[in-house]
Amino acid sequence: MTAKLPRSFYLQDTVTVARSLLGCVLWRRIGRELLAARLVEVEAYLGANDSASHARRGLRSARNESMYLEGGHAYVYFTYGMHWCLNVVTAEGDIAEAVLLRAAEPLRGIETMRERRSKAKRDRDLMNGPAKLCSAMAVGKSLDGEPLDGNALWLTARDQAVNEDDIAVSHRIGVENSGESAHWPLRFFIRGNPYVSR
DNA sequence: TTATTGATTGACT
DNA sequence: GTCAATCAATAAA
Repeated sequence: MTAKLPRSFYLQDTVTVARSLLGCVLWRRIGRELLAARLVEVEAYLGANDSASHARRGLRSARNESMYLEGGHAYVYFTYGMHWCLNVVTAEGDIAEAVLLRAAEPLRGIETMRERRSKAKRDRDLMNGPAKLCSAMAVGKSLDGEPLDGNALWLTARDQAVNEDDIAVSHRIGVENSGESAHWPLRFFIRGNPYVSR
């Protein structure tokens, strides 16, 4: 059993956390059921100065309140009237930085994930998108603001090495109309991995 | 007060 | 490739 990532991991620079999360394993416990997936695609959101962030210009509401928690908590938000997305909060309290978990490779509990994601035709379609990842792992409002070293949701270190050269970088997805930060290189994914969203 | 817009997905042409 | 679903936060009036 691999140890849960310590709180100090999430207090590093947000881009460092984002890159370091690639290859790490996300765990979800629901009763006796244990699900796991290897992260293959993430995006960094850099708080008040990031025009694509929910916390742009210091915006703060009930919805994004957990973005302002200290690093090591979950920020789960509802979007498009029907989807949930999961972020790993970074930085100290009151600094709204976070990493959006966009795609993962299912490792454990795949049959259960298939039940939750009945529209997925292949295993690679189970978690190749931020809302798909949440659907597969039953992540919703109940986990918003929860610590990431708890009993329902946590992360462990890479189960296999990831070379820096294998980390590809691009602009973030779905933020084309969000102003000057739209082109910032804050999406990180494992080059060539079949489980990335695109 | 009303209108617009999503950190998306899946169905359809 | 286009587009509807569906609702909350924000922007506009």
